[in-house]
Amino acid sequence: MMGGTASPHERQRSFPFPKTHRLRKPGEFARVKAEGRRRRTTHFTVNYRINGLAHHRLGLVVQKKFWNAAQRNRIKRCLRESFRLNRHLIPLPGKDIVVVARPGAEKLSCQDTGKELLAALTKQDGPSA
RNA sequence: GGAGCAGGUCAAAUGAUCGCCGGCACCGCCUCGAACGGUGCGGGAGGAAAGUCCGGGCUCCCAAGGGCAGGAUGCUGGGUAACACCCAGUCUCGGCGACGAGCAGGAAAGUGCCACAGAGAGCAGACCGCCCUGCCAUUGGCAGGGUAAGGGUGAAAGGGUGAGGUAAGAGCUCACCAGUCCCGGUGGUGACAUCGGGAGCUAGGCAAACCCCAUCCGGAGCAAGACCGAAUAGGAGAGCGUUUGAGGGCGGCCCGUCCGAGCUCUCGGGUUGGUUGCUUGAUUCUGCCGGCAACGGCAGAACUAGAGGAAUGAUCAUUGCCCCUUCCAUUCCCGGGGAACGGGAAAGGGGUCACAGAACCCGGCUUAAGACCUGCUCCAAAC
RNA sequence: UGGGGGAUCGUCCAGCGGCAGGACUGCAGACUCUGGAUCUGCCUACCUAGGUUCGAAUCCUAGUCCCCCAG
Repeated sequence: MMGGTASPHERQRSFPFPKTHRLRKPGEFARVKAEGRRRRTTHFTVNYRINGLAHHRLGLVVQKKFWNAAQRNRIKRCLRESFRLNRHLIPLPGKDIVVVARPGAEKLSCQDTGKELLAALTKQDGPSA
């Protein structure tokens, strides 16, 4: 539904997602978990923390316990794609965001994933600010 | 048509837009290079990538020596770098059949086990029965002995049938059959098959029990290993030792051999980065030749993922395929004389398929799970 | 990714080819005015599927799940 209603101007924009916009070290994950805030949706747990940079960074946690390798890859791709397309809609300041998938997430389509994620990330700024 | 057996192929396709990973070329930045940013070109998961069950390559352990221990394999011949794999056969078993399965050496080398039941379960064995003798006695009982034909037990009771024989019986004797061993012939490289002769009359099962025999195996694993850099410290305490040798290579042990001045434990502290190994290889495809086949040889062509919190995706459109809807109403085709009805197509909606994601690389095995094609078998029907 | 270990009543363990046992728990009964403690009895299990064997928790093969170690 989001792709269908998107304007031609928005469609033609590029949404790059380079390596610098990802969390890659164990320490970074640990810091977000320790110092950040947490918000829960039906299929994900979202931890976030202001990082002092001009952009947001994304980290994904998909446990081996609930899915096999193919399902884990699909969930991570959906989450990454949702973040890439909706990154400009998440309000600044720049944050480190860690998304933890919960059981049931493998049944979600990528469009629904994006909706759920964006709702969680825009809503959280209201009460806190 | 139904049920089944064997083999093979595929793993939706095309285009557009936005992204990801690495390669090459160019440009920018910069003293140069690296890094970073940008542009262009051409790549980017599997048949099982999986489980990690075997076998190799590769790397390090100086070299990988001898013996013991340990492990693996186990019909025959071949293939291979190697294998527990594959191919072709033999034997046994299963199936009406196509066909499939088999850890398929040795039980007369030795040891062990065979619960319960049963008289007896391993140089067999008398509970009932049968027979003989003696004693008491008149249908019978007791004692001693003989007997494996019958009953009964058991998963299994030491060949089968018939005749002779006997007190009753017994391979005790004989004939036939089955099986064992020995010798010889024929076919086959061989497992083995088949034929003839002889011996002797029984020799149970379990080796996925210990074991014996034959063959093979050094250990660890890319988190192997190599290089660069950073940080802390060149700490404190205890023990052993310096050529009469601690400790190590050595991995379970011994022999042998080599290195050899430090080694081990505790406390305290630091780093927990980058490059490389990393993809051209027992590689793939095509053709010819050898071979029943697995496979091998020769020639030509091709380059086909290299990530690292971990790359292949998302959206849209079209086609193909599949599923659902059609209560009322609409169109076409087929079956039907027509109607009812049934089937198919159009139309509309949805899905993009099942199993599943490379982590040093190959060869297998096993497990997971779709679709299609070819050949064959059995049954049913029709001709 | 590689290397190793395990699975037995509700829980923790034993069992090495022939009846599956112990402790705690649970239930019932006895004792007691009642409860606790004690005593007696009962309930309940071999991870799954094939194979070897007369017979498998045990031996062999394949699978499932869980745990540990290595940067």
